[in-house]
Amino acid sequence: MVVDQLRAQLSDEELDRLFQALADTTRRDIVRRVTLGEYSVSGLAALYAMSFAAVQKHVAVLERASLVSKERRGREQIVRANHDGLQRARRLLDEYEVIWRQRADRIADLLAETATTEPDKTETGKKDTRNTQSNKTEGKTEG
Amino acid sequence: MVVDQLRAQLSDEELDRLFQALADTTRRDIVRRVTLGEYSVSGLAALYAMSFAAVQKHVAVLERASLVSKERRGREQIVRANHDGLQRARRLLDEYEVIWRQRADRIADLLAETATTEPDKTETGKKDTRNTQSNKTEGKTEG
DNA sequence: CTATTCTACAACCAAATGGTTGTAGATCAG
DNA sequence: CTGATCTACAACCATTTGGTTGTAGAATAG
Repeated sequence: MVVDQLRAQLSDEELDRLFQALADTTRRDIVRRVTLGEYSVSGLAALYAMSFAAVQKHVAVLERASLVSKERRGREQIVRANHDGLQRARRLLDEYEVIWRQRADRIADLLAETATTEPDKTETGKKDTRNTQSNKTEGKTEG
Repeated sequence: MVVDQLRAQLSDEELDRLFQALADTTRRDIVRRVTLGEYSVSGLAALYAMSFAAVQKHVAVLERASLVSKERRGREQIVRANHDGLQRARRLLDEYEVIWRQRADRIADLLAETATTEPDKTETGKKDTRNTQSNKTEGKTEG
C-alpha cells in the first residue's frame, strides 16, 4: 500500500524537496489549510495576495515533495494533504533526536567509565573529550 | 534560560530559516556530525568535496537557523549542535500532526452526527463534505 | 452556442542560493 | 621571528526560486 512509503529509506533528494517545500510561509499555510479542509487551486489562490500562477507553483512544489496531492473534480483541481509526506519529515527529525540521545548516552558512559576505571584522572571536570577531528580521518587531507 | 526559546511562538521567518537550513544534504550531514562529536569548521570542510568557504557558508546558514552554534577555541571555531533548534522544527511538525488529527476527528464527528440526526440522508458514503472554498470567504475576491 | 471559470504552461525578471577564488587578520608551531 | 593553519569576508558566477504577465484549452453556467 501507500504506507510502505513510510518504511522506505528517505533519499537525500526526497528530503531536500520535503524541507525545501516547508521552507516557505505560504506553502506551510497551504499545508495547514488543505489538512483541515478541501480547497481547489483557485480557492487557495483567493486567500493570498499573489497571482493564481504563483499559488499554482507553490502547490506544484508541495506536490513534488509529496506533501499534497491533487485530484481532478470537473474543471477544478482539489488539493489534499498527504499525511505520509509529513510523516517522512517527522521521521528524519526523530532520527536526529535519537542521534542526540546517543550522544548524551555516550558522554554519560564516558564519564561513568572514567570515574570507575581511572579515579585518579578525574580531577578536572572535562566533559568535552576534545575530539575536534583527529579521531575521524575521513575526507581528503591527502597532503 | 535558553529553554524558554522552546515555549516561544515560532515566527514565520524563523521557520523559513529552519526548514531552509535543513533542505540541503550537506547541511543535514553537518548537523548529524556535530551532534555526535565536536568539529572545527576546517575539520568539517575536510569531509566534503567542496571548498572551505562553501562549508563555512553552510555552517553560517545553520547558525542563523539556530541549528548549531560556534565557539572559539584558540584559532579554531568549534561547531556544536543546538538541540533547541531541532526541537523547534519538530514542534511545527507535531502541530501539523495535531491539525491532522483534528481533521480526522471532525470528519468522524460529522459522520456520527449525520448518522444519528439524519439517518435518511446517509444513503451514499459521502465522506468528503465538499467544502471547496464556499464556506471560507477570506482573502481578496474584492472584484 | 457563448461567456465565464479553472487550470496549465511558457516566457520573463529580480533576488536568493550554492558554489568558486582571492585577500587578509589571528593564532599556533618551530 | 617566520611560516603554516584557521577563520572571515569580499567579489564573482551559474542556477534556482518566487514572483509576474500572457496565452490557450477544457469544463461549466446561462
